[in-house]
Amino acid sequence: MSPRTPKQYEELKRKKKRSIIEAALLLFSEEGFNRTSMQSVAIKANVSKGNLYNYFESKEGLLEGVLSYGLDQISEIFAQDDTVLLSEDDFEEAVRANFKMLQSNKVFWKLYYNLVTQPNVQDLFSKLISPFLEQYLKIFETYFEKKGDKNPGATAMLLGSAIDGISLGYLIMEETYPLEEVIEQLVEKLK
Amino acid sequence: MSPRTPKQYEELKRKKKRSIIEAALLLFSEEGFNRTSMQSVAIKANVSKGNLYNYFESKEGLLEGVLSYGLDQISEIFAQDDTVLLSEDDFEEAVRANFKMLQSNKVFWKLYYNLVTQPNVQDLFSKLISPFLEQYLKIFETYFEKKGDKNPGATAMLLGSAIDGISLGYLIMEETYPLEEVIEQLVEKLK
Amino acid sequence: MSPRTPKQYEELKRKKKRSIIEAALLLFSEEGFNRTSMQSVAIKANVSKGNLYNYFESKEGLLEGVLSYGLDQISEIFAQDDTVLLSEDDFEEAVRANFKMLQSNKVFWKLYYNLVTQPNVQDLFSKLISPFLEQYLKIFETYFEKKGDKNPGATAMLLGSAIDGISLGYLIMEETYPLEEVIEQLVEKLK
Amino acid sequence: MSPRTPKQYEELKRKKKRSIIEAALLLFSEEGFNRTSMQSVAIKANVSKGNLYNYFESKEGLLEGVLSYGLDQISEIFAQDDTVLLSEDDFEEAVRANFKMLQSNKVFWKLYYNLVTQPNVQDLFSKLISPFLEQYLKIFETYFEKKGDKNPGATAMLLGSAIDGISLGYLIMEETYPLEEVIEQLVEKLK
DNA sequence: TATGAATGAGTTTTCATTCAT
DNA sequence: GATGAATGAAAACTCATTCAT
Repeated sequence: MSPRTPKQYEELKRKKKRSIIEAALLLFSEEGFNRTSMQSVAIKANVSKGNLYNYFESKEGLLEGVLSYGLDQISEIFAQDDTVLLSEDDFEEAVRANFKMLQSNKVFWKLYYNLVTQPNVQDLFSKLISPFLEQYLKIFETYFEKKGDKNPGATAMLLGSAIDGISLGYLIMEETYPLEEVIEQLVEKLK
Repeated sequence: MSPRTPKQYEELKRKKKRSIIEAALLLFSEEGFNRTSMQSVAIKANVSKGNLYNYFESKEGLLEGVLSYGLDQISEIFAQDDTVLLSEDDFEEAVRANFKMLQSNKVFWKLYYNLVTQPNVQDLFSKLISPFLEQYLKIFETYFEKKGDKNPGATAMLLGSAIDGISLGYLIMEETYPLEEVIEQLVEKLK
Repeated sequence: MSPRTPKQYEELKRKKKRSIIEAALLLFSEEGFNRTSMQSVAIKANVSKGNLYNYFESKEGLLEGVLSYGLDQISEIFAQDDTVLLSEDDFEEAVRANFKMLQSNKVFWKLYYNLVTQPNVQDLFSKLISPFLEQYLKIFETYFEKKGDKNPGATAMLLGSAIDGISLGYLIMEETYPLEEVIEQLVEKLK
Repeated sequence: MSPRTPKQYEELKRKKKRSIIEAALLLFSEEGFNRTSMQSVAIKANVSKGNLYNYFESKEGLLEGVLSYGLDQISEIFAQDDTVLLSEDDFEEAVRANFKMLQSNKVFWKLYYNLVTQPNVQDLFSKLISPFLEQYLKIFETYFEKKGDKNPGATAMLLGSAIDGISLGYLIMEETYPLEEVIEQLVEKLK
């Protein structure tokens, strides 16, 4: 009865889905979403164009898959951060952890900053990513509040934006950007 | 018949070029460069599609024109800033001036941040804009140096990146972003 | 393990074939042959896409199967009609029987009229259905001949075409079409 | 100032539009709407694939154009028919005129009967063509009413449907169909 | 026999760019 | 310069059919 493979199919399918996502992430990140054709994704993923559509129902669907995949990876790391920050050391560590994540997921973050500014994708985008950002801001707001900051909300936002700006600079300039030193200053000024 | 045109032609041509650029800037900024068709630029600029190519040799050329135009406008404002910053008040004023500029040229800056992350346009881009940024950084570096900062280069970079991040956030979230308060904090922490 | 299957296999196969045909008939009729995908047939018939091809060698083959199936059902009813029509009552009854059949096999007849006008399927089509029509016409021709009609062949053709036209109208307009009244008139004028 | 051609453009465009429509009508009629590719229309019309879209915004738009074109031609002929039918001779003439039209516009009517049974196009279709049919039916209803027919509405519908059926048969069987004789009978029985 | 992943040709449509006028 | 029709390459997507299992 069983056609050779019962539900190892599932496993295979997931693996292929992942490999497609990885190919797409690379291309979307390096070439931009709009400039990447499904064709080129197919080639990079060693899959036929048509078969792509057995895994993702559209190019947008693929993008969504790519983003979820990236966010999943990040959220694993973030999960621990739910604990409240108290000491300045915790703060520094959290900020540094953030940039570690940036460095080890460059491709994803390139795509992120690429998309965040694209008018038409923004919707899909915010829905996936907003929750993260808000949680993130909350944690820092609490920290600044405990430190007696006059306007902890604004300071948290400043921190978030600074992190964004630094990340952006680093992703664009690559090794030319003095990441370590800038982080050093960031921590020192906001700690 | 009338020998009307010594350099009025030049004038006319420049005006039309400008109106094309303004149409393109708006569309590129709102819809994204890739998603904007030459057709729609032509319509918005009240020019025929074919005629566009008498003014710009390609879509990329048009983009280049748009960027130069935007940078020109900005540089006019910046020109005065060449003066050295000495006091903290000068510093604060310079930072605030920066965001004034952001607010009065939203469309351009949207396009800017949209493009800065697009791999393929980066080259064209950096060449046009790098000089500005470097001059900008220099000024702040000098300021921080005079203030006795340990690593004035890095701090200037931090400031630049923070400005980038804040700008980005403001452009994306529009009125939801607490711009004033964040600037307040930025100035206070880095002054 | 159990040696269960001498010709129960045959039986099973036939049943599955039939269920595929019924699914296809429904879809072809409602969506049109071209717009119906093998995929959707497979789903509706609770069969895998690949397996479809164990029963029918191609989409056209499936269509052929659908048509044969439909004609078989009809021919069972028609079989009795071979008897000669003599009285006007027989005539009326025959005509009414025809429309009964139409009403109880709407899906099939929708497909029929849909296909009959499709150039590329016509060939396959005529071969299957011509015999029926000719027999049908013959019967009525005989009837009109016996009634002393000047041109019984043409009148039989008129009747056949009228039936076609009425059927078509009824299938398109569904309940809006005054079927009963039109039949009434048809019988009265041609009886 | 004027770019060589003021509004002869309009004229040229109309001509080309017509030639595209004629190519499409032929293909849609012979191959069926779904089985005809825009590519093949382009080739037949001696136009590039892309250029097609300067004249019609989509394949459906092209179909709409084709239908309007056909209906326009027919309506010119029909226009006269608005006059009331009084005599039996008028009636006969009207019926015969109808089939004249059929014979001189075979391609269009093939397409018509092809589409009328296609579920998905029906909407677009009925909107364009319903008015005609209703006017048509009205005229005959009046005729039958004046003749003292018991159910003039139904008889008019019978006539309409018979005409449909005959047309269908004629279009499918072409020269094999005894059109003249059948018309003869039709007129005789319903007059 | 049964499954569903895989293929690849084909479809509609878009769009930067060219060109005759 | 100005027009807008024309081109053709490329894009996203579909689907009948095949094939490894």
